[in-house]
Amino acid sequence: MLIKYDHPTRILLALDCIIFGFDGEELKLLLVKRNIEPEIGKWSLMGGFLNEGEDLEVAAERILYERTGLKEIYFEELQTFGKVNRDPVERTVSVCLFSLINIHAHNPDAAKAQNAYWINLKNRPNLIFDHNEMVNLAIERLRYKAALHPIGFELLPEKFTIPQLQKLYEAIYDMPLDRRNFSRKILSTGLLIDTGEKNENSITKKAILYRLDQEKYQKHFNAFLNFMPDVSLS
Amino acid sequence: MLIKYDHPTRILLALDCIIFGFDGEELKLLLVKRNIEPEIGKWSLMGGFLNEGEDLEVAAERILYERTGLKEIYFEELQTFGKVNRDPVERTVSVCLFSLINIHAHNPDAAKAQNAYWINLKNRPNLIFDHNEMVNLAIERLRYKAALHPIGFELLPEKFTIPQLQKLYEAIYDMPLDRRNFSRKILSTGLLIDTGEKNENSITKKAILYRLDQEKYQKHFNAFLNFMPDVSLS
DNA sequence: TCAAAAGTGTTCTTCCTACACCCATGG
DNA sequence: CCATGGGTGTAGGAAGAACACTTTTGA
Repeated sequence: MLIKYDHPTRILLALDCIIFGFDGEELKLLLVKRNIEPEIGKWSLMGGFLNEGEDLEVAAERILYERTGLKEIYFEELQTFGKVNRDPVERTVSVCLFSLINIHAHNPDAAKAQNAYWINLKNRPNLIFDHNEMVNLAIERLRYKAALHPIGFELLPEKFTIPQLQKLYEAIYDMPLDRRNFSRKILSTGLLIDTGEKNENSITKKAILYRLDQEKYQKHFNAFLNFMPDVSLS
Repeated sequence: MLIKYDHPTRILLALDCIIFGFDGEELKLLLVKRNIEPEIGKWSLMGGFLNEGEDLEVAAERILYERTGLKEIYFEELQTFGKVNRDPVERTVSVCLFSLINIHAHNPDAAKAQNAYWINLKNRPNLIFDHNEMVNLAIERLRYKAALHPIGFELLPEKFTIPQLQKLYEAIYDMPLDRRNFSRKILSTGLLIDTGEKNENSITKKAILYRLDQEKYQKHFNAFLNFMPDVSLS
């Protein structure tokens, strides 16, 4: 590459990750209490910079791996944020990632080493830069996608019960759902396989543990499944 | 800004625009036959670079305006493309825009001055770099969004008939639709206002000209309206 | 045996789909 | 008066919403 484009602006490119988890009761975000400048001591999303000679998508996978210790997790691009002064240190354009992980597969020691914590979505602290805006957009996206696509499973352990799944949806939309209709709707997708096991943790009646039919999941991912009744999204 | 981030990589940031139009029969793309290097003589999307001191969104609006002569047109971010060698001249990350315009509001002289042409989507030429990939993704997005949101109107003139709208949807999904059901579905949204006028161009019975209820359009934009029967997207 | 959670069935209503007839226009 | 395209109505079926009872379990 000898000749370059005759344009003066070259910019630092960051990737910021919105990482959702679900503990069985509440939606959570993996946030970091910064021990580096700028904004030391404040809360922010986890992120990193795009490297020389690194594909953007590879960088996304690398950073998510560095931050969670997990590979092959669900993520998609949320949006690219590029306000001039969004980062006071220098101009930085941030490709923002939207990611869902099984909170129990995540190593809590690795998180501590990075000063990262799972924070309840509902009482999250104020974040630096434009990270609040990113999180708000991510919540919107989560609500949007989960209503139409079987995306919620990404937040659950491999084996899960229908009541767990329902609690997840109730947390996402912050509304109660009818057990009977929810159960029927989910089962009618044919995406769940009865493992034959029961949830031994339960105090009362043990619920059936299901796992996802991976093949059908891939195939039907883009079908509109209408998981939610009457969702009209802000 | 005295101290910068201790990271070596600063990158050129491009914006590439996928601009859809509809001539009443076919979906079209605004493409440019390049008269500059690299890849002179080949077809590409229209684009530009992000400037120093310019917000990303402002750059998007600027470039769309430079390329179409139109302001306040519908656009959204499609995706950011960042493969290392996607541009042979130098590493360039491209924020790809997805835009819908009223083809008749577009100035054909301005287009010619830029060597730009409206090309039928179905027999579009091969494009440079990763632009084919961008277009394919944009078609997918168009089909996705138009099935759920009242986005199609952006491609039509201010006043339009229901048969025109139906032809648009048939072009987007490349499938015939039932006139009666389509009409009922569209009218039931309450988004159309009867202008009292009729389409004088028609040879036979003159169709009613409608216009969009802008207020309802804004308010209901994010409601899922289920415009399409049985759409399961790729 | 009781409380708490899980599983399942039915009815009503709504919405979607398939389909046919009539009207307006210009040649 | 006829061919072409536009407007509208209806009956049947599928899916969603509202709702209640039974089962399992451990205390």
